[in-house]
Amino acid sequence: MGAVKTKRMPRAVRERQMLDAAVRIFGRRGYRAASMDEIAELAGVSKPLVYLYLNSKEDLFTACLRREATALTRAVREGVRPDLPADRQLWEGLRAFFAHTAEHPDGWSVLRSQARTHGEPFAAEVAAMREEIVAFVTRLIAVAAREAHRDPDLPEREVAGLAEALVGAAESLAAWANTTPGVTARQAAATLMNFAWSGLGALREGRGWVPPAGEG
Amino acid sequence: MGAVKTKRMPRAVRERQMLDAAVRIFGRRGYRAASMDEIAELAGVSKPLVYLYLNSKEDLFTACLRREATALTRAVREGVRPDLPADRQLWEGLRAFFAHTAEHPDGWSVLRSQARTHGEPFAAEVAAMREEIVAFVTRLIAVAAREAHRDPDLPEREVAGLAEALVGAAESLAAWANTTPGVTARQAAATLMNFAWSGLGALREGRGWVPPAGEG
Amino acid sequence: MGAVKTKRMPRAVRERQMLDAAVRIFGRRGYRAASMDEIAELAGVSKPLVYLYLNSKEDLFTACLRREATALTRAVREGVRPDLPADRQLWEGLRAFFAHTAEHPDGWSVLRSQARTHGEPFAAEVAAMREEIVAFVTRLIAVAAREAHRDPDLPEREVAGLAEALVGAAESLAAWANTTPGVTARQAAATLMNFAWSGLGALREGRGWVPPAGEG
Amino acid sequence: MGAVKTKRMPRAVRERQMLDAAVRIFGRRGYRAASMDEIAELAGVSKPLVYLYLNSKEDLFTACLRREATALTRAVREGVRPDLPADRQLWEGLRAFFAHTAEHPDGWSVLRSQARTHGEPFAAEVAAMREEIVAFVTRLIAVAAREAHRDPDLPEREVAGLAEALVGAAESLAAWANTTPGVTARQAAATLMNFAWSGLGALREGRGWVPPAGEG
DNA sequence: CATGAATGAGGATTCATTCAT
DNA sequence: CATGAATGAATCCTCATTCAT
Repeated sequence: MGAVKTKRMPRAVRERQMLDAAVRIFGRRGYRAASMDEIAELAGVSKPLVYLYLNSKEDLFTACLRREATALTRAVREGVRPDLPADRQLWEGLRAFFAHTAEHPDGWSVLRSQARTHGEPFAAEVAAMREEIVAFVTRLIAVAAREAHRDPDLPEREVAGLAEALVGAAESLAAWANTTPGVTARQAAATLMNFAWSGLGALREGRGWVPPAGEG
Repeated sequence: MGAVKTKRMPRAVRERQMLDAAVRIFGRRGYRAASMDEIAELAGVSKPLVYLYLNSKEDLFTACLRREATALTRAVREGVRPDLPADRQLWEGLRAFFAHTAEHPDGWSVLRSQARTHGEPFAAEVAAMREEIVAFVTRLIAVAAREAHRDPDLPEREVAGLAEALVGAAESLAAWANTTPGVTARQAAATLMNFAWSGLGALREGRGWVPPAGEG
Repeated sequence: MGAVKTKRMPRAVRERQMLDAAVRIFGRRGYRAASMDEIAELAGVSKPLVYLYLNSKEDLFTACLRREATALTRAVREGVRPDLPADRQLWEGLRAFFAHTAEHPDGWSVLRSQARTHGEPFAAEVAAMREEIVAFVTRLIAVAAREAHRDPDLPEREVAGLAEALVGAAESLAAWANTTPGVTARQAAATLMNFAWSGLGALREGRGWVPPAGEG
Repeated sequence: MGAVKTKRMPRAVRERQMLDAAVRIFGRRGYRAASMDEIAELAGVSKPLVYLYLNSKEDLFTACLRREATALTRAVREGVRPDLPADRQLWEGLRAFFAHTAEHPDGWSVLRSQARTHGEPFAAEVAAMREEIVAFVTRLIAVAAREAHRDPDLPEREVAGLAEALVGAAESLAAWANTTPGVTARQAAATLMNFAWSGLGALREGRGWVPPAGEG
């Protein structure tokens, strides 16, 4: 099921194949349980070539992390039109997030589950990636607060906590949406948006955030 | 630094020591990176004894999972008084959750981060535990909805999604609270409760959920 | 040809077997070319046991070095009676040196040839051992100079150089004696002693240092 | 830091660059620890070219050995004027030896330390080289003996032993001189000459061999 | 019960060497 | 000529697991 074994490919292509394979294996097995043998085989190359191009298991994992993190943050950023009001931005960001993670489950798995491995030396990479996402969300929340007339600056730590919570909720929902049949990315995003924007309290009163209609 | 080496302890005590050690090692290193050697040494027993009592690494991990999951769900359940209104119940549940995870960071780490390792055969164990928590939260949300006069039954799937989101947010915040100096369990719970109950939209209007005063 | 495969030996015995095997392999192949597999097989144990007891290739080599160096310096020291005049002391030291190296050619090979590997982290070990021997010889030479009536203190550096030269000559002769059939340790010692004490110039005049008769 | 990468050099030049690089790497790392990659990079050529010109690691090392051995023996031979008396010849030979090894430490390292690796198939090459040097020294010693009126022929084996000892002493002193700051090749040669010609016994009497003055 | 002794199996990494272009 | 692409074969090392005492 690996890539078709073709000989003499240019380096860039081979590297991409290797990263693809690595993301898949890392995503499914975890960092420690993944074996370079399996990755090389899935990539359709010999192990030494993997080492020649990507140096070590650590570096390979870091490269995966970086690639998937970049792809995810770009997807989210590109999904958001910054001229809209904060709730619309958030809605779009969540939709992009869910869509991307649904399309790249292994990449998402690498980012989410496997990156938490403490003690491994790429902790910095992981932290940086996560911080980038949290910073993005923090900005959105801050915008929301700034748009409000009262209480323009929430305590910084409060905002950070909210961002953490939102990201965690999104992560959790992404996993749920990906494993529960019949749940689409859009529905997951709507659920989360509803939760995030209006809160559970609104349920009591039958209110809630309503997703804008008719955008696919 | 392991347990003091004492001879001839009753089996139950020895087993507890082993589980304590295992939770600590598994929590800090992850399933694959944890070594039976290290666990045995930390427990202050010989390796064969670990195998005699707990069979295999897998079984040992499963036992850790089960113990920590039970402890966490019990803590949450016991923290909640079911006669109160839903928001108070949720608040108390969250407080109990954050307090417990703050006091048992390794156990929480085992449950949260390390258990996600796909492919390992205790996935079922983890799923069961998570489902129990989600079910608990789901019940709370359903109560909240039922307490409301209008729209008494939200679509079941919607509720499930909300519960997932809430649990995910709580998980994420717990990690954040455990690693960010100066953030207490109570603050984390308040942040999440605020977020969950009132939503971000409320921030715009300067409203929000206010934690009940004076309960420690 | 390895040790007889016996099971369940006490640790000390097994360690000795491993060191014996390691000295032999390291001595014949050199540090880099020696493989832990071959050493383990020759020792009649599995590789993990070698690692369990001796940690790493580096540590194993260091242990060999230390053991052989200690044995050699002890043999030389014990061969010398410090109450005799300097030439007799030197003669006895050389005899002991050649006898020991002839009896332990692999150990000698480890010390001499293989230890020179620059960049390896046991350089310190090797240097210490060599310095001990050089210091011993230096002392003998200094004694010889002190026994003389004139010029009681040679420049320190000069003595160091002489000691280096003598040790080098001995090393070289030991190798020669070990590989040239029909050359005994005693003959090698006599040759060197003659060379060292009387010098080549004395040969011109038919003079020379004469080994004391009748001591086997 | 390797050679400047220039295109289209004549084969002889390229080969020289490769040998230069190889001597440096082999001299510093040893045969086994040296990697063809590093050599090729230092030589500023691609690895296949190294193989095209020099066949294999073994052949490359043999070529290094041969080149450096030839250079050393030529330097010694050319440093000696065969019409002088034996002690002057020996003195000049030693001076040439120390000067050459001081100027070509890597080459000397290849010859001395690394060549001892038993089991490798260039043992013959090394032996031949060493024998050539020993033969040269042997001739000098024989001359010294022949110049003497009495005892015109020392036993052949005795002479061989002396030559071994002298070469060993020279090797050792060369290493010492190269690593001890403030010791020049001339001083090392004088020390050794003193040692070799007059012997340690002469020290007792305050006599010794005196290097001829004023020749640089 | 409890443990010191022991290992099969596998995993990361390196290296000399060769084609196809 | 010259090189980028590629690999088979080792090598060091670790780990879960089991006996014999």
